[in-house]
Amino acid sequence: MPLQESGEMYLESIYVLIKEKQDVHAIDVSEYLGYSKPSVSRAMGILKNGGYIVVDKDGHIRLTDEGTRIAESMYERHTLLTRFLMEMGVNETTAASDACKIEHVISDASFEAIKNHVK
Amino acid sequence: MPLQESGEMYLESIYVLIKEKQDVHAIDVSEYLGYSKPSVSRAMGILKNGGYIVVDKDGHIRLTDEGTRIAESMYERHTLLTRFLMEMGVNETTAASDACKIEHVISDASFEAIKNHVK
DNA sequence: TTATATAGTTAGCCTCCGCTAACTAATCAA
DNA sequence: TTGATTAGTTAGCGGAGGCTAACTATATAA
Repeated sequence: MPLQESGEMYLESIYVLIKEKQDVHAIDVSEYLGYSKPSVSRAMGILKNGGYIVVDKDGHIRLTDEGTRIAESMYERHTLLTRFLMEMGVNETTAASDACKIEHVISDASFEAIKNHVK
Repeated sequence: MPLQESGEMYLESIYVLIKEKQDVHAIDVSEYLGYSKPSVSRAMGILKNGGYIVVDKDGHIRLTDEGTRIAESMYERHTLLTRFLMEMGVNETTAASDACKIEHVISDASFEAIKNHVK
């Protein structure tokens, strides 16, 4: 089955964390998102089964190609939507928080349209 | 407790239906949203308990002041966000569908910013 | 070596919000 | 009058996705 909104969020978080420090573990995701360890543990299991991440014996999390594709897409949406809202005059905190919600529900068509506008 | 996203959706639907034909019943909401009667029945119970709607013995649904306030706010967001996306070049169907999701998650600040931009 | 801290998992609870099955109650047609 | 349609409710299922409690396993410090 397709990835849920929460799955996209987890992938994006892993992507951001990997950019910061390479060796990412479930505990890092847990702290980053403010979720409990069991919540993250289950989510990692789902992402593993879905072929979005690979976790080695040490708990080191890596994104597969498909996982990377989705994470990058979410990250691009996040940064661009944040920038767009800030250009509209919204403060950074609010812009980022709203972008984080919009990025999971907006269609490709609308995102591309906003992207063209921002450019 | 505060209203969930689905509650906002139900209120907005009731508001739209009342504008069309005044005498709105649960069955109209059911057909409008494509949800089963029991789903709507439960939702109406929650909205009644929360003081957002009043239902008379005939099943006629009316919005309270608070219900109207929220429904109007959602409706305004919906129409304005749809217009905004269409002005960006998005087709009407996609624009309306995306607006419907964004309207429930965007902050007042971001909405007002987009509103100023559209004007 | 033993005790503690850290990381991860398992089991199971809870809320939200769809759903179907099956009931009640009222209305309307044969 | 009886049978069918329509509207609404009740009971209960199921998935998504948070949570805590409690376990395991490892690594580090006394």
